[in-house]
Amino acid sequence: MLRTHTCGQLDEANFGETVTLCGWVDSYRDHGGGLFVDLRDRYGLTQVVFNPPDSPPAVIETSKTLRAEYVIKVTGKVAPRPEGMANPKMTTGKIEVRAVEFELLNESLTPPVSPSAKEAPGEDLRLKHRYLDLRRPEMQRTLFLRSAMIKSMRDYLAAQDFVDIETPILGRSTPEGARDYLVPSRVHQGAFYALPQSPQLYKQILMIGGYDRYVQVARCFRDEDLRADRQPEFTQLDLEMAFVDQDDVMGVIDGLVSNLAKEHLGLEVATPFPKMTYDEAMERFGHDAPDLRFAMEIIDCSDLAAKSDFSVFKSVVGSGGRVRAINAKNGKSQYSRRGIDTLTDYAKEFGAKGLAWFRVEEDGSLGGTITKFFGEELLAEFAARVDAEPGDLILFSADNFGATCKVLHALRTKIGREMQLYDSQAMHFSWVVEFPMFECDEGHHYAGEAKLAGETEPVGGAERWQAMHHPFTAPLAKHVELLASDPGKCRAQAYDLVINGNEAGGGTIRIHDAHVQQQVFDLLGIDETVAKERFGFLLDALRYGAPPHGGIALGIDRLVMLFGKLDNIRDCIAFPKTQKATDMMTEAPGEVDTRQLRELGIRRDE
RNA sequence: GGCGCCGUAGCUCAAUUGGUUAGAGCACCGGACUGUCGAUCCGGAGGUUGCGGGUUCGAUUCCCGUCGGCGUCGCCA
Repeated sequence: MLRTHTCGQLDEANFGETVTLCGWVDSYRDHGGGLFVDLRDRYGLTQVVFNPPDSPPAVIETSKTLRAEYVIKVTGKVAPRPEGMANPKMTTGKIEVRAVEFELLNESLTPPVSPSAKEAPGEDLRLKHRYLDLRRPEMQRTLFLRSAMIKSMRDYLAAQDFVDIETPILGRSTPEGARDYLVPSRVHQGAFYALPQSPQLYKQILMIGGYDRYVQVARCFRDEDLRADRQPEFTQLDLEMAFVDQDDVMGVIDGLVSNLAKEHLGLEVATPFPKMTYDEAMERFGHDAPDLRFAMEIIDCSDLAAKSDFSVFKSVVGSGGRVRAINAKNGKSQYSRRGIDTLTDYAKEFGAKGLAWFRVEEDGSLGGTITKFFGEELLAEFAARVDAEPGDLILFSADNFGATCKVLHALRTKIGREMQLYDSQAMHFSWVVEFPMFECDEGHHYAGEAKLAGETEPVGGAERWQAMHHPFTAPLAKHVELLASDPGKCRAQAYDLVINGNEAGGGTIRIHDAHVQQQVFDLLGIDETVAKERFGFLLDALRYGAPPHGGIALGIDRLVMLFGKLDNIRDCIAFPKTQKATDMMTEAPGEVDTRQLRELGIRRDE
């Protein structure tokens, strides 16, 4: 070891010791006769002093060449700082190292990203010079948190007999769901491996293989457009259990996640986490991952709207749609007329055609431009329905159910944030359960909803269904008969872990009954040939004594983001990709030699 | 693919309705200084205003295109 101690560990107990530290020059203060350096490593900062009489003149002289981010090795005596010179802002602020000798291990160019700066520079610079960005304390804090959380998860599950098993990265493309990243085969020209979107099929095979508790910290790949909380490669805590029902799986995660909260946030979270059905979540919050840190629930007003003379409301209800509202308590002062216009524009981004609203006046009556379409008595009914109090702002969405969900969820989220309706440090854990087995191919989020007049019906009636999770998801036992009679109403043994309005993970109990599996394939339009082609190996395996099984995968990047109070996922990944899925440091993806392509039997289309 | 925000010195930002030689702080270079801790003081250097085109007597500013970063919709079993 080049050093005897780190830059974060020396204190009064070390007075008088001769120590050697290594690290980066965080800052330096040239004082003419001498020089002070704050030396940094991942453990902390220690002040190194190049001053007479402790430091020889030659050492002081060379110390003058030090600049930010130079790497040095310094040997000296640990000494108390002079009377009144302690720095309470530093954990090592009571001591300093008086340099007797030092060695310049490496110089640095002027850094475009300064690890010691208070504020981080533009993200493009940080990504290009990631090695500098990674020296920033915030980045280090996050990556240490990530490392510690993963260790906690592994330890916790290992103690419960989970076996950590790796699954292949080079697999077979299953053309459902997200786009695959493909890897061409040299040995089999014209054939491709696919990188796994998740280890889904492998972990089911492991259950059939008898490893009744499997876990893996698994890298997953999906070639879809990026978001603040989405990267093309990401990491899941993937697990699967045999001989369990969905409460068993959720119970394991309750324990695991509450343990994480205790160890890494110092929070005692009651278990089991509260559960809400998908239908209830959509009805009350308009979203399958509701943010339960605050209320402002959606209130249905369709029956009242039907009684009004407001043509928008009447026609929507008349054609099977819904009129729903949220009440932004005290929102009147936050959102002036201009503010409401902003909200309207925002709602339009989510497909709203407009935004109807009421203000609640000081006398408790409803005001606003649309009140003229409502009788006084009806207005009073509205006021009672939405619990109107002076100063409130009531916002309506009138459309088919799915569209009202989307708009009201967007507004609720925005207003909750802007009006600070929750403590930004709060953590809320819950489950959303009983997801629909299927959703309409046409994409509306809510299976089985009434279509408004004029909207296109699915081709060939209502028979086009898509699996909401994957085709092996088991229906609720009591809903098996709905597969035949009314698939849109059929709910699955599926569960999502929701933290602060984010989907932090999701899982299902898998079908292990061949007859049910066949019914699901039929509904999805997967005929025997296709099924065999895509998942033949799994169907084969299911015939050799498959135990009932199910599991879940947690998004580790998102968990770290939430636990670390970060607002994007890139900040908890050491080497993330940009929104265009490039790596600004390595400049991946890049061109390859024509020779490499020729070996793979690939020719560029140009 | 659509919509929106951003791009000026190494970094963070400024620059009047479109008008003189594009400024400041930090960093950098030179000098001064024996206890600083965002050291201080004096001086200096540093610019294809992302790129290309257009409008104009004149463009950092207005318009079009393009590249890049971010956010978002579509997309994400």
